[in-house]
Amino acid sequence: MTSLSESDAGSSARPTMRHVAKLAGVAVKTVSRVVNGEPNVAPETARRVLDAARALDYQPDPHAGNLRRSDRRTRTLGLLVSSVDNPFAGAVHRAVEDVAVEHGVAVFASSLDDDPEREREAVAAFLRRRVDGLILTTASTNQAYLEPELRRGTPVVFVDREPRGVETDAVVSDNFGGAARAAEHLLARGHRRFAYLGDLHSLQTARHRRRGFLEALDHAGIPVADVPVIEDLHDPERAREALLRLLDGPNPPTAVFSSQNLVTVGALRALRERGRHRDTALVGFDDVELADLLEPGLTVVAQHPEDLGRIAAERVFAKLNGDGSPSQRIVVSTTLIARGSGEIPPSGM
Amino acid sequence: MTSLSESDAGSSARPTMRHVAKLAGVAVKTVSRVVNGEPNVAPETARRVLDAARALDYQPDPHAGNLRRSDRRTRTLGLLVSSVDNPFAGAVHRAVEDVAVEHGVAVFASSLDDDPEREREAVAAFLRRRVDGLILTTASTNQAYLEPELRRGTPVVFVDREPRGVETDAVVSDNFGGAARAAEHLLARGHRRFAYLGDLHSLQTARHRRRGFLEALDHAGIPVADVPVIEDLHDPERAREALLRLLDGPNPPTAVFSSQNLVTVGALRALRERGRHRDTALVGFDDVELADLLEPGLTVVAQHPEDLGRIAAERVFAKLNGDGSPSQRIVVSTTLIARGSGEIPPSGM
DNA sequence: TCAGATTCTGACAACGATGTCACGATTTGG
DNA sequence: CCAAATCGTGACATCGTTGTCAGAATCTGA
Repeated sequence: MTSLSESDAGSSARPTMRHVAKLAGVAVKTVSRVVNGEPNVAPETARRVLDAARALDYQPDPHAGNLRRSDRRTRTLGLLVSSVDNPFAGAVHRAVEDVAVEHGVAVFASSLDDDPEREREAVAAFLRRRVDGLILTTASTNQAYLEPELRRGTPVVFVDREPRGVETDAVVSDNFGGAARAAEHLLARGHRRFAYLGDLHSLQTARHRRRGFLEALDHAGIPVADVPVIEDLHDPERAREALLRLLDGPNPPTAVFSSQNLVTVGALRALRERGRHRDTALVGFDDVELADLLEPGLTVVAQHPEDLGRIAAERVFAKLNGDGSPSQRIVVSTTLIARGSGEIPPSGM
Repeated sequence: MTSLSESDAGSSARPTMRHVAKLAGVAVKTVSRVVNGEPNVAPETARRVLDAARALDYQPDPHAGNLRRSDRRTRTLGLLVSSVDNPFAGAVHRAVEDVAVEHGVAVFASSLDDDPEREREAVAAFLRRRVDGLILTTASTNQAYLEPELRRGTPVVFVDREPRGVETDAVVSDNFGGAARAAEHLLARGHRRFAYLGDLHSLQTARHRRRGFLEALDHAGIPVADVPVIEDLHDPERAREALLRLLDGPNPPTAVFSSQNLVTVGALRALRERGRHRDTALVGFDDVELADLLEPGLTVVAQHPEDLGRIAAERVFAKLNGDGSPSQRIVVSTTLIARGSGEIPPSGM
C-alpha cells in the first residue's frame, strides 16, 4: 500500500515521480519524459506535469535513475590530496573543481596526510560511492591495488606524483628540472658550500628534486659527497632544527635549498633565529604566500598547481568521453622567481 | 534475461549480489545478510558467501541499498565555502572532513566566490545528490530558499556567517569583539588617527567587524565621523590602492585596521611601497601564513577556523542523530596575536 | 476514404539492494 | 516426547527511476 493519498498537503516527505504523476493525472513514465526533456509529449501534458512538479517542489533522485539508466554515471569525482588544508592542494582542488562544474560534476575531496593506509581507505570509500573518476596525489609507493578498478574502466589520473605498479596517466611538475634550475641559480652567484633540506625520502617527488639538485651541482664540479643532504623533514619544526644544526656546525652552508614549502618555512625561521637571513642564500621549491614581503624576498621555484589540477581533470573527462589513448605522463614546467634570498652572494666574498 | 552466466571469468563488469549469490549457491537475501552482518546465518554459509564475494571483488552499491533502506542516508555532506583555494576555507574544510570521516561520511566541497547565484546552484546540486547535511558559508543576503529543505529535516549549519530568513544553527567568529579588541589594542598605544579597510559591505561579517572597530573608537572618544572607512575591498590590489591613497593624503593614519586577510596583504604592500611599515601600526583580522617572519611581525586578530569547522560538523551530526534542540548561534572567540606591527606607537610621539 | 506512418501515452519489467513474511529444520522446556 | 520457540533460508514486493513495447489517437498522402 502506498501512502500517496495521505497527508498530501503539508507533507514534509520528499515527493517522487508518483506524486507528480498523480497530481498531473498522468503516468509516471510521462513525468519521466517531461523531466528529462524526451520528445513526443503533448505541450498541454508537459505543462500540467511541470506545474505539478513545481507545486510539489519535486527534485528527481539521480541515484534511482542511475540504477536503471544505461550510462551509470554518478557525476561525481574523487580527489585525494595530502591535505585540503594546504595551499598547494587547495590550488589543485580549485582547478579540478572548476573543470568539474563545467561538466556538472561534483567533487569529493579527501586528505591523506601522506599516509598509505589512509589512501587505501579513502580510495575504497570513493569507489564504493561509485565516483566516475579519481584524481590522486598518491601517498603510497605502489598502487597496484587500483588494477581491478582500472580494468573496470574507471579513469584514474595521478597528480603531482607518478604511479607505480599501474599503468595510467600522470600530471606532474618538472621536479628534477626545477631543482636543477635552483642549483644553477645558486652556482651562478658563486656558491660552493650548499645544503639540501628534503622532504620524506619515501616520496618520489622528493627523490626527483634531490637528484635534480645534486646532479646539477655535480655537473658544476662540486664534490657532491660533501653536500649535507638532510631528508625526511616534513614540517617546519623539523626543518628548522636541521638547519640550525648545520648553521651551528663547523662549516655552515652559504646556500640552502629547501625542497618543499613547509621545509622552506622552517629554514626561514632558522636563518632568522641565527641572524643569517641576509648572508645565507635560500631557494625554496614551491611558492609561498607573502614571499615577496619578506626581507629579503624569498626566491622560489614555483610550481603551477592550477595547471596540474586543470590538466588532470581534463584528462579524466577525456577518458570518460571515450578517449582511449595510451597512458601519458604530462610534465608541467616550473618557474624560478627571484625575489632576493636566492641572489645573496656567498658570505666572505 | 540476465547475463549472469556469460563471461563470468575475466568479466570487467561490476559484480552484484546476484553474482555472489550464484557463486556461493545461496539466495541474494542471504548474501545481503552476510554482507551487512545480520544475525542468523550459519557460519558455514557465511564463509561460502564471503569467499565468493572476495573472489569476485564484490563491493555493495550503497545507492541501490539506500533506495530500499529506511534511513535513507547517503553518508555524504555538502560544504560550501568562498573558495577551497583559500587558507581560511581550507582549515574549515579540514576540520569538517576530520569529523566526517569518523562518521564514515564523505564531503563534497564547492567554491562560491561569494557569488549568491553560485550559492543557489551549488546548494541545489548538493541537494539533488541527497547530501545528508549542509555546511554553508553563505554568500547571499537571505537564505529563505532553504526553508523547504529545512522542513524536510535536512540539517543545515552556517559557518562564519549567520543565516537570514531561515532559522537554523550558526557557528561564527566573534567578529564584533575581535575588531573591538584590535581597536583597543591600538588605542592603548596612543593612536588617534585611524583608518579602516573593509571587505565587501554586503558581507555580514564585514559589517560586524566595522561596527566593532568603530564602536570601540567611539567609546574612547575618537570622533568616528573623521575615521576613513574604505569598504568593498575584496582583493589585495584594491586594498593596496586604497591605502596608498590614504598614505599620500593630507592626514595619513598612524594606525590601520584591515578586516580580512587578502586586505591585509594589500595593506602590507602599500606600507612597504611607501616605506611606512615601520612607523604605521597595522592590525589585520584573520591570521596569515608567515606573519611572524615579516619585519615587523604582523599583529593579527586570529580566528580559529578549525574550531568553526569542527563545531559546525558536530552540530550537523548531532542533528542527524535526532538532536532537536532549538537553533543555536555559537560564537568562537578570537585571539589577538601581537607580533610587532600592532605595537608601533604613533609616529611623531 | 483508407492504409500506413507518426505521435502520444501508459503498463510493465528491470536496475541492485533490503524489508517482510513464510516455511522447514532445530532446539528448547515442561 | 511433543508443543512452542528459535534458527536458517529463500521468495517476493519494493525503493524511485528509466528502457521496452504495445496500443490508441492523430496525421499523412494517394
